Amino acid sequence: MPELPEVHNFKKYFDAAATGQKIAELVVHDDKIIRNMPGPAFADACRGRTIIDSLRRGKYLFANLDNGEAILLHFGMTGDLNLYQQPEDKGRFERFAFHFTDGNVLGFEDPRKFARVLYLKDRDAYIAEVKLGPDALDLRQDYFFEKLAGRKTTLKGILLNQSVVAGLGNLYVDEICYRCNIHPAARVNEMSDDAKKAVYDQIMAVMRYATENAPYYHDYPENWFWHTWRKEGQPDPVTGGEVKIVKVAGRTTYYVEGKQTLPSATD
DNA sequence: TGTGATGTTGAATG
DNA sequence: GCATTCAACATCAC
Repeated sequence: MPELPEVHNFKKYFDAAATGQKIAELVVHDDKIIRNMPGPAFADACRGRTIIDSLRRGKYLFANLDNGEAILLHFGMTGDLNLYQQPEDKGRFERFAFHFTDGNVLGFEDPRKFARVLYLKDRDAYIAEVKLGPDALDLRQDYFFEKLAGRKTTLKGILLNQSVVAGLGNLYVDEICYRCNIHPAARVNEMSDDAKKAVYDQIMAVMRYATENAPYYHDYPENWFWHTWRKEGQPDPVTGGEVKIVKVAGRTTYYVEGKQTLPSATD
């Protein structure tokens, strides 16, 4: 589920629950989501370590350990955290859990098992290896323009590409395109500089708003595109255009007919 | 009951 | 080698 703003909230939750905590034991129920070692090896690596702090970049959350190594938590589509003390509060979909020396337990839950958890000797080397782009909140306009130059893919495709900018997901990309009045399937190489600038500005505005104000996908203002009225055939409150559903970059995409146009349609 | 889902990856293709 | 597309991953909820 989580996109950048949601992982931002996971970081806050994780920091409150885990900063300064020593791992007495790491209990693995299902090691499917632990991607670079078997469950017992992961538990051995974590046991006795203290969590110093965390770093979020895009949708990736790194827990930094007292030995200079790190644990990557990527929440996939359905990952979640759950702090508890009583065993009966363990979540149904807990896949593994940090058991801290003070008795608190931080469970990592993930019904769909799309999450990715790795034990990393070298966090920065991993970031370089997967070519993770800059966090959306740190995105600079000149860098953004450079990354778009020469690309022929769709606007949606490039915004979802985590090596271009880290943190945007399906829903926020639709929101950004809606606000810019650009069709998500617009080809990047056909977009004007003004259009790219508008996209850049809305990335920043949406991400800033979302991280500063929003607890989760619910609870957004009514005028957010995907929040309450994003349904096929719904009229846009501003333009009256109809909401359409299409596939772009392999993902279900919502846009408003007439309001959001392709560059070629206006040139 | 079938269908689709807020994400990423790696193979296949151009 | 690079850019791009797409099936696969596993399970739940509607």
